[in-house]
Amino acid sequence: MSLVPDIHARSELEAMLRSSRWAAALSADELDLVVAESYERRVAAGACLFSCGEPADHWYGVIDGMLKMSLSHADGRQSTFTGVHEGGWAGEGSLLKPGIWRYDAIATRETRVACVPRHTFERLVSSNLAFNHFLLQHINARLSLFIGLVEIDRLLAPTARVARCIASLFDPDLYPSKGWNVRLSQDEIGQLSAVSRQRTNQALHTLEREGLLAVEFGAITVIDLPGLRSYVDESADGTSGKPGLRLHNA
DNA sequence: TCATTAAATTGTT
DNA sequence: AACAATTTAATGA
Repeated sequence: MSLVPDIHARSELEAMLRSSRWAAALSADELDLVVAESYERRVAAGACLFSCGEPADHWYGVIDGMLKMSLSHADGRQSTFTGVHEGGWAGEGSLLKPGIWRYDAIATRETRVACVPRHTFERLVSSNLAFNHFLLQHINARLSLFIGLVEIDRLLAPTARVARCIASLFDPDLYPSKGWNVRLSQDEIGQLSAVSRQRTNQALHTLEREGLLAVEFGAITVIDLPGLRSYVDESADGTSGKPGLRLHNA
């Protein structure tokens, strides 16, 4: 590796902060201060960045790697809601009130995060209108994502769930990432989609045959994002999916 | 650089 | 859930 890893890491942290979408809303002085007050933290694969119940005192941006947001129940079962990867920010919901984390954030592989302290975040919220505009858009995008997840959960058969969960990782408002490649094992994709690993394996090859993505070892590459986003599979009439649940039946 | 090994991941039943 | 095959990563010559 590099002979000067600390300096290298610092510059990557700074580059990540300065290239983030909200940075454009800040004056040069404001941004310099944010850079000075923030720091980088490494989270080992499988380790916890924060866990449910702890006080929320940072806003986190992913420099490299992947965080999964999940809850583990007392009986050992675990439900994963969504994943945040390179370029994504997480935690604003719990920072906007004097809150505690309502879920766990676990690194699916070695992950580096930018940590913006609560007081820095609060200063921006109370002093910068453009930053608030960014936050509003960001939170709105997150709301859309979760509404989509409810639809996925209630309406769609396994292959479509996998397709849409992958698509949700590339929401342009939440994750302005550069590439179309995600390093996630099929097991982890299954957790995100609430589909068994075996069924995820089948689904990925179905989607590959249809030209929507490419399957690699320990990763996938998205080819047709709109196609994944709107994917509806053969048994979408409800006969073989979840029994009888419809969103539009008032 | 190459061969050997363990670990992780995939593909199939 | 179990098993075999494949890929990667780590180690040492």
